[in-house]
Amino acid sequence: MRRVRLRADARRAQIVETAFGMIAADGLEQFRTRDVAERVGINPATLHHYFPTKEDLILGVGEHLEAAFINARETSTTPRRLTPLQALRREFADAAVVRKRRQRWLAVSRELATRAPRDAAAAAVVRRLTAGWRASIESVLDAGVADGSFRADLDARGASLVIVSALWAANAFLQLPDREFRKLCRELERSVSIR
Amino acid sequence: MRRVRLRADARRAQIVETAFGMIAADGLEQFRTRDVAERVGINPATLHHYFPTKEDLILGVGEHLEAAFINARETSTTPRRLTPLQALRREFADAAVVRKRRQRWLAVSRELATRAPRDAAAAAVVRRLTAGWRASIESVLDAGVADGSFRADLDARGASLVIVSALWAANAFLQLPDREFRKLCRELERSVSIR
Amino acid sequence: MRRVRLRADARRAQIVETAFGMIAADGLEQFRTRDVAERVGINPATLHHYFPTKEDLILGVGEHLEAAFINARETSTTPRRLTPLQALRREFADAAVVRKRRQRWLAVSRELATRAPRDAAAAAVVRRLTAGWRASIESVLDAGVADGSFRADLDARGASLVIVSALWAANAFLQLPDREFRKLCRELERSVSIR
Amino acid sequence: MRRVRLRADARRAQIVETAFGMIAADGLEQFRTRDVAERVGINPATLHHYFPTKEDLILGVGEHLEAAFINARETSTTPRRLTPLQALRREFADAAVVRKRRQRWLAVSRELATRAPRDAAAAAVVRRLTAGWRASIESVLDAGVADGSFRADLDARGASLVIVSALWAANAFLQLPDREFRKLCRELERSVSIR
DNA sequence: AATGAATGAGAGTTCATTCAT
DNA sequence: AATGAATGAACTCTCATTCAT
Repeated sequence: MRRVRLRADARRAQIVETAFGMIAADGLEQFRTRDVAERVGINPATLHHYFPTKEDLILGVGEHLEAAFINARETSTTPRRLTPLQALRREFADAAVVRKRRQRWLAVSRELATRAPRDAAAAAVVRRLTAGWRASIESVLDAGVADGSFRADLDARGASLVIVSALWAANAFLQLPDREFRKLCRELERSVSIR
Repeated sequence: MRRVRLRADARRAQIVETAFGMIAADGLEQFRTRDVAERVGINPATLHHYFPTKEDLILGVGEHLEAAFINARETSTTPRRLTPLQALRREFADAAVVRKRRQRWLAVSRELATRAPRDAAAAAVVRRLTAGWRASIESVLDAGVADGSFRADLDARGASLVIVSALWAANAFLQLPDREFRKLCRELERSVSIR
Repeated sequence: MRRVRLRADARRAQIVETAFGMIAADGLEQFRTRDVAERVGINPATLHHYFPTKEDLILGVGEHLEAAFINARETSTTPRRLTPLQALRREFADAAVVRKRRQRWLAVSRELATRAPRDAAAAAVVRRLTAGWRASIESVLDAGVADGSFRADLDARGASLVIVSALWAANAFLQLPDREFRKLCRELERSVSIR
Repeated sequence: MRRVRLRADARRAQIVETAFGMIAADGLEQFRTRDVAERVGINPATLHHYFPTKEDLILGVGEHLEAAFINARETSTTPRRLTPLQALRREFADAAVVRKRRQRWLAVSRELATRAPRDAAAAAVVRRLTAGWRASIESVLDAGVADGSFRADLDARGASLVIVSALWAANAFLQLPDREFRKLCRELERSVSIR
């Protein structure tokens, strides 16, 4: 095999991204380090140079997932002021975008969530991911209750749980058709609105 | 190993239940047919006699899961009439019971849901499970809208999606503390109620 | 590969003997389970069926070595009475035979002895081997001291140690030419004799 | 890793001594060049700069062992005249010192002796080591026979073989308790003495 | 109905070594 | 003199599955 040298961080990133794609496509159950090495075009031993164990590589993929979501959230947030309702709709729109264009993120998060009960590192990734998302929604709901655009009796913490759980299950675990997904979002919106 | 002869269907059931427990405990990623055989007390070759492939056995576990949920629902339904609100609360109570006493069911359903994108049979099980649950909730919501105990603008289909998604995610994928789970249920109830 | 079925104990014995020969020939450092499997004509997986780990196989080889020495000693012992001097000479003759015809035994015992400090099982084999040998020589020396054929001031325990150590080192670790080995034996004999 | 530049011969010596210690501690079977490099604090590639192959490094360790024994012998030899019996007792005392304080030397010599049948260089080291030791003892015995302090019928060559073999086996291969070792030495002394 | 013996394919991992810099 | 990146070849061990009995 021709020897191609890369800087260590470039190689690491390349490996993680390849592994990410393979877990998204075929799941952790079918995930083989040799396949990663082959697709990257390196020797299995080289892969072990960067990730001493398979666990380490999966952990790297988890961190990659987290970074991807965080990055998307940051670049998505617009500078101008949004009303609480606009902000909530924006959350739904973001979820719709992820659903349509980031199926790989959803697939990997599903795999990690399934592994979580047996893998503290995976559990931590999932926890941080959902906690961040939930906090963001909660503050939108709080603002909406404060300015009267949402129901006065809304429990922001409970509702943020409802929204995150429902969106996540719908996107990552149920194979909902688009129409149903939109229905779900609309009903979520109504459920927090004043009547 | 003491050789114990069982009638074929009894043996099959024993194998499926054992496999069910092992998948619930350690996940499909760690699921090994030889471990099942060992715990059942039979030779791996004998297991293949009943389930020619590992896939077949997993399918059997899926059917077992489905039967368990259906059976629970049937035996749970009380004969006397319930108001829509009472029926909804009953659904929440059922979910809480499953959450507390049937963690194994939840674990297996999580495993199968993760496998669903790559396994049509698993996908079918998950689909039937959620569809049945959702239909049951939808009819409760419909009745509640009809008799005025729930919001007039409630979309029963969308709301049933919200409720099923949220409850399932909360129970099977997020490791929510009890307090948060109750919060979620209360908010779900408020979200469909008249104000 | 054609499937050849053997009874389990026959297969086990075949594997152990093959492994024994390979350790004797190339040492533990070069000892590979797959080479054993290949030479036996079975799949590596079949080997693991009999010896779950390499350690287990090495242990089996150690037991085989012990059995070989014990068996040789038993079949060698003649029924008729020997004088102490004759018995001692018989020990030297036995050692010479092992040296000439059982180089494999010596090679394996050398390998195990080298492994002993890091492997309790190997240490135990070596200990039993030398202890049995030494006890046998000690009783010969005791008898010789008692009947006056050996030096009166002979310490049978010390001398048995000398004899076993010297013979073993000479046979297993030093590559002594035959002439030197005979010299060593003659001097050992003189060293216990009366003058 | 702090990069520390050393003069080439100092670095070589450092590598050899480290390797020596590791072989003594864990045996050749567990000996890994990368472990040596790590402990020395250099890159594996740098180690190869000094010792192109693992064999070369082991050879270097062999030479180190030889030098150590030779050096000990030279510094141990006292200038004043000793009687043959005193000189022999001095040999036993030296062996006892090595046994107590130089277990590492013994361990390495055991490893090399085991490797000898398959490694000419190791065999040569062992041969020179034992030959030198034996020659030294032989000359003591010769002197003792000549001046009448040892048995007249003593074969100095045979007896030196007995002494070297016994001491070496006792020290390097059998895990003798101190008491037994002293017994062995006393019996060796009696076996050459006049009665 | 059940089994013991056997297998093929491949898993993750190890390790001495190479080579451009 | 020294290194980081990379490799090839091999290692022990695993596991679903087969098949003659």
